[in-house]
Amino acid sequence: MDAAKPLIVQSDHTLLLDIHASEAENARAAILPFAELEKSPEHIHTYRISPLSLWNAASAGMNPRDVIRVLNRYSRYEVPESISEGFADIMGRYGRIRLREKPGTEELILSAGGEEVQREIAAARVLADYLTKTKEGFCLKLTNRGTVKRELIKLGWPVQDEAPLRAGRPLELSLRPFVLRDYQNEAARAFLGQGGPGTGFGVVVLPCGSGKTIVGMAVMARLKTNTLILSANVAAVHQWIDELLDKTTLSRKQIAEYSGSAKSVAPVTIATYQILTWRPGRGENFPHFSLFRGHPWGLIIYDEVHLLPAPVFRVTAELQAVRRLGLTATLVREDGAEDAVFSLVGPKRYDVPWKELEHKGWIAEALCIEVRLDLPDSHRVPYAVAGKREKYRIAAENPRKEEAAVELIANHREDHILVIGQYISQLEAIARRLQVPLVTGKTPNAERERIYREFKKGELRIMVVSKVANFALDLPDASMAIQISGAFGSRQEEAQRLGRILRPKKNKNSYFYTIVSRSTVEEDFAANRQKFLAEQGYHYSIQYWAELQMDLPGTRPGTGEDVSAPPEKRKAPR
DNA sequence: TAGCTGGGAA
DNA sequence: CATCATCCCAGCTA
Repeated sequence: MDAAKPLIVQSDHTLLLDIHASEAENARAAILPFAELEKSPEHIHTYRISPLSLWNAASAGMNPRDVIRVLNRYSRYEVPESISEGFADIMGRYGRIRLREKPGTEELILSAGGEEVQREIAAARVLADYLTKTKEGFCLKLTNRGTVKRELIKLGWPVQDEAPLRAGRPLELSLRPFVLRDYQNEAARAFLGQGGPGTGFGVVVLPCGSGKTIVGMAVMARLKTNTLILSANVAAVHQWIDELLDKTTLSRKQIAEYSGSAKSVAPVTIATYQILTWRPGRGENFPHFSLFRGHPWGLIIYDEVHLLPAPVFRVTAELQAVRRLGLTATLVREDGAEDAVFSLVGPKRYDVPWKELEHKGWIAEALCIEVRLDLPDSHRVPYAVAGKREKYRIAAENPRKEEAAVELIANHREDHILVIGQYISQLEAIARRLQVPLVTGKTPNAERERIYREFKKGELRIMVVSKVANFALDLPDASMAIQISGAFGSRQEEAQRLGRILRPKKNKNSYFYTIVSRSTVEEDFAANRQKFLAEQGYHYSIQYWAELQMDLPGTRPGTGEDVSAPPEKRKAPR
């Protein structure tokens, strides 16, 4: 045993990472390609190696020996023998089943290496409708390509799809000269591969604010083909249009918006997910799916691919011959549909730890602090007797959070601050108290834009925002966020909100405070939310409000002295 | 034809 | 584990 090593490898495919060990950061980066973070309390983080995480690694070219080598390198104890057999079995499944074209026909050949695999596939009922046995393996119709892949991954067999992709109608475009960051270039290259079979589809994972749209444009400029871009909301649609006009040689006429208010189609068309999922009544008829089928697209870009709704999976299953680029900051879906993304859009082709971009100065360094405070005495009994659903609300709306937020703000006179929360009534109260504007979903667009503009210009330093903060692209950047309540443990939400303060600032950190009620369910939900960020190497320091208050000069009510010194000097020890 | 409002969806 | 936000369409006014 070597006590300095950070990793404990267990035979149930979990990895325990001691984050205080000297090599912990290196180990985290090394295991990230093949493991997912499961729990991230203060001292030991738990990662899990799943079939999907191993297939993603395999598709990126790793083999079981590479995985074992990393584990041996960082493991404190001897790595259990049994584990390597498991990895070999699972990773060995990637590439065993291949999909290729059957020249001159409307069909594809599915070949499976090994007698027992062939028998397993032949015996699978869900596949019986799509596959016919031939001497080379199985035969399937082109239109069932996606469905078959999706069913096979559910059975534990990822398919290596090498059938050719359509070129799409050509479109002349290139990037205007500007500096493509190295990781954006690498991401585009990783996605395109050598251009041979089995490349040109998959997912690129990059943090919020790191320029994912630029990766999309770089790919477009390489492929030079008609492109359909799908986005989560209309603000994102407009952002794409602006960026395309700014950074590519495309003219306004070559770009179209396909949404509720404008339904036009051009060589580059940007649509919302929602318009595609719209249908009259409850039938199976999705009128806007014709946008997919009726145009010779050579590339479909799925922006925020983690939000891709179920009906769009279905139409994506039909379009497996079109190049598909998924862009996201996090592949995790709380609904567990990650395998559908893997089989229908494609495997993860590129990701880079947020911390690495931080070191290179592309995103701001952020200090994350979880502030815990007690419920007031008057709320303790109601909390104790409340049902589960009320408990969360009582904890989230702890009135003492207002005090805490006010004092944190008093201690950060230089920062531009977003106060973010979940419940409108709570936000109204705190906005009133701070005498600052509140932006919610109800705020009319004109007013929203006015407030954002003032904030951007610096005329307004503090702003209270509701869940609009999770999506709104036009929300200006800040250097500090105070989260006073959040959804029930959504990792996605946490990532989006942190993204708001990651634009680099000169010689200055950003601060991300999360305020939770001590000894309540809120602590558990907060822990789940933070998982994703911990996976990216962010460290939350936990502080108890009473101590923090005594620690921070200038936060004592009514004094107002010495608020200039940055609080990180007095941070609790790690 | 544009702009607003309300209901419905996922 | 309920709330909030989003977007769509239809229907209304001017």
